[in-house]
Amino acid sequence: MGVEAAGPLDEYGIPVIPAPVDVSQRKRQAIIDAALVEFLREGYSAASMDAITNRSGVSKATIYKHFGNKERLFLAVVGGILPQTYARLECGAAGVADAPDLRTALVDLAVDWAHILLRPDIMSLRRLVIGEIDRFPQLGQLWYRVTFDMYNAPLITAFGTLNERGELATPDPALAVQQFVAATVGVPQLVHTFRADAETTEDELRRIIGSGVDLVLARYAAKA
Amino acid sequence: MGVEAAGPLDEYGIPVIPAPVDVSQRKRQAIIDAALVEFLREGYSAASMDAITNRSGVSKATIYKHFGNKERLFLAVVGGILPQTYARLECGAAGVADAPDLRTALVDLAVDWAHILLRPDIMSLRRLVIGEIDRFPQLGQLWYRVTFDMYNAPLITAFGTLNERGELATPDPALAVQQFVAATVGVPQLVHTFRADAETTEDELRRIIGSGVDLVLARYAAKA
DNA sequence: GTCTATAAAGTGATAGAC
DNA sequence: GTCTATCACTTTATAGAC
Repeated sequence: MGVEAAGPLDEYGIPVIPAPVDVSQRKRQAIIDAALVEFLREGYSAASMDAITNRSGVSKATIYKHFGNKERLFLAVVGGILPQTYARLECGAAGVADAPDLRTALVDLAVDWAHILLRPDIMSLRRLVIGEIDRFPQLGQLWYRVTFDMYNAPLITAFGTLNERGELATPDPALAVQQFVAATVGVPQLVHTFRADAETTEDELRRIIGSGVDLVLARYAAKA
Repeated sequence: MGVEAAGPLDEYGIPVIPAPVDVSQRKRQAIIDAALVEFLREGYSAASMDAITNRSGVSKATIYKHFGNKERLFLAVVGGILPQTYARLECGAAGVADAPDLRTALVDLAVDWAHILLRPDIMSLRRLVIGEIDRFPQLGQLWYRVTFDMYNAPLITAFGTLNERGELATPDPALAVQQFVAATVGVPQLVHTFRADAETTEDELRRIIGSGVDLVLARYAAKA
């Protein structure tokens, strides 16, 4: 979290911090880190600014100078972590259209997604956002947009390409991708949403996702 | 909510309430109704016992006599409403195995489910439960069990029967039903989960669900 | 069982010194 | 920008009378 790369040392072997390195930015990050932990543990309302203050190590007034109030802090923290969290695997989907074996490529892609999406911290963040959507609709839209841009959009492009080439019969690639996501990662995700302690073994995961991919391919296989 | 069936009238046409009709039970129900409204609007933590007190019309001490504390009230209210909410359509799934046209039966079933599941109040309840799962894991398990018993279980039986008859090739009916649910109602449900203001037209709903049913049937059609 | 009144602790937010 | 100290208010929960 707050660990820097090794910097230069002075003649006594003590690290030289290049400058105060914008101590303000440093504190800002400490606040964000502390707030995220508290919001995830307690939820928005039950998380107290006192607890965030203690955990961050800065004073409460500093938090208010930086973020104004609790709502803005919440939006900044959660809104900031979302793109950062999902910015991991945009790459995978693009290669699907040119993969030597489509089924293998789709299975690998979905398994990669599932590994991220089912991580306990990601599931907690997801629950937090869902639980506050009636009070923070912006977060719902942001989450939807981020996950869509990161996951669905590149795959829609790929399905569209495969359709044009005649390798798939997906005249409505957007719907096909929604179904693909629902039938693969959506299945274990639903279980983990309601059971935080649920564990899905790697074998079980591959079985579910493999079957989901077969479902999609059986329907949209190009009729040669 | 609190409307009784018409009772007997006295000689002046004024309704005779048979007895104090357990005034305590009446107040208990008033508390539950008020608490549900507040919990749905504010979430668990932000909902105040004062607000529930005012809305219910009874005193705060009465609430504590009945439910002990806020946590128990929450569990009683949400845990009580869950089975009650979903006790609507167990019937539909049983008829699937003997329907004259399987596709039509599945589409109608899924559309019926979607009409319930996408209702704004049900979606809000679902978000409330999801948001509090890290603090009330019992609710997650209860929700999962209730929805499973009400929706999936009868359909698993039906898929099993169809498999034995050779009308479907579903050696793993449980997985097939999970995929059916995910590919039909799961698709619009995901959208509505993150966007409370989303609206899905009846036409759009039938198109999505129809396509989802085709997905399942294409994969599990009996290979004659 | 039900009420009024209140206790005891915690809440978000800010004033003013530095 | 950051801190200490504090405000004004709300919170859950409970005594004690009836």
